[in-house]
Amino acid sequence: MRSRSEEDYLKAIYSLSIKGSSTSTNEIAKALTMKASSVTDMLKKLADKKWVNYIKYKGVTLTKEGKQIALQIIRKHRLWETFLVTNLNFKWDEVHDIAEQLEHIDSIELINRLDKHLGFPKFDPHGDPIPDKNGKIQDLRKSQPLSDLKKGDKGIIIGVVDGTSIFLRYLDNEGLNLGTEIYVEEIFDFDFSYKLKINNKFLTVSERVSKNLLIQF
Amino acid sequence: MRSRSEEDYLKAIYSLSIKGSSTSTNEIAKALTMKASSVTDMLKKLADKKWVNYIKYKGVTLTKEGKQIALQIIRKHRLWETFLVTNLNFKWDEVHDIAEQLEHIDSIELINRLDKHLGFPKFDPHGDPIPDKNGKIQDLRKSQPLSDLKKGDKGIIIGVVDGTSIFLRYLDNEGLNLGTEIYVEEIFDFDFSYKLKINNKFLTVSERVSKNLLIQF
DNA sequence: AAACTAATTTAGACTAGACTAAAAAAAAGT
DNA sequence: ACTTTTTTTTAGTCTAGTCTAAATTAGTTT
Repeated sequence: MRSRSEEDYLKAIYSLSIKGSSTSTNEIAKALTMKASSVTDMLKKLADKKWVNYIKYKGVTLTKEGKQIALQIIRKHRLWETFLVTNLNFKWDEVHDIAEQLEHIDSIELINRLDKHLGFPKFDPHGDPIPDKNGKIQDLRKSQPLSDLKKGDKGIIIGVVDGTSIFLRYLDNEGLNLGTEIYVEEIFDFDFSYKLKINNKFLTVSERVSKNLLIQF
Repeated sequence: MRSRSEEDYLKAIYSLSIKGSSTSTNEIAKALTMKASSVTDMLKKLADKKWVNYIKYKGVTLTKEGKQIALQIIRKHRLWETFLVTNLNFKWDEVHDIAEQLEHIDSIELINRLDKHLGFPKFDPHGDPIPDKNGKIQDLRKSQPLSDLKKGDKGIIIGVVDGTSIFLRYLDNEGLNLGTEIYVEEIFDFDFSYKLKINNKFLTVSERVSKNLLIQF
């Protein structure tokens, strides 16, 4: 059996390993708001259980089994988020903390039935892909941050980089929902803000926002 | 904040206090499959938090606050069981262990929305009443075990005393569902088994079963 | 009421998972 | 290549929640 703590570590290592396959003690500590020494301790335990490849001072990667576990936790997290938004009418900025708890509920049968109940969704409310029961993520869509677009480009909002509540509420407020089509009317060189055209209305967003919005291409 | 362990204790004390307002260290230990010494430790902690009235060697009762907490956990447990059966098509004998986990999810908003989503049910799949958001149980139905009925009596099955899987599966098998109307055709003195008439068919159940089936009166 | 038995508590030990402070290794700067 | 800084690990401590074994209290029997 796995403890909640172990699951949190595996998930964090998975997320941090996305770009560049190895991650470091300090990065994990930062992600979990813990001290580096605590992380070292846990990495040894996870290595004993063959869920990570860990070499002192050299960073850590997930084993095949560790990755599978991480993917199943992410699957649970995203399915529960979907449930909360589509069935219980939560807003997309309200669901993270609750899903953070629900993702640790231990029942494969439960999660598969939830998946079926929701109609086997492929994406969660934030546009993130949901792994299937085998841990496969089949996201054929390619995306880039809005900040990579040039004047005159257009695209559809399909996700966010940073899913914190404040940012999501801002997006709601400005009408920047998933699926919204945007057109880059202008980029202002002095602060790299973007003037967008959305449904024939204009809206200017900061550089910060442009880096957090994912656009399909 | 409350730990999972603390919640388990409060729930156990609540259940054991139903008949006779005080319960004992040993009873709690048995209910939670723990050692009496562990229970003593925890009772002190719960008393410090003012959730129980505890006097050494004299047994324990819940305070008003402790009782409210216990009722909220039971509310969560029963609402989740209802969700699992009515929305995810679990059988009534499959939901207990999962609900045992879900009952500890900490979000009042979540549980109130779940309640609404389910249409504010008053009873769970086992016929047990669901406390409302204020902890009120308004179960106006009176029930007695089948074993209290006499020859010629009739009534409706509205609950079970012991909700273990094996017993529930037996009931399913024999067609003894909640809401089923039964008529006591005969009681056999030699083993106190009950011959019932259900939808014009006859079925004999053991004394054990007769003590576990609750009949409305 | 003394003696026995059962229930309960105390005392001390263990584990998981966190921490702090100090030591060691790696990386970066000169 | 040597020194300094940063990162990581080690060593030792703490807390929550469990345990065993021994001691104490309560309840029961004679």
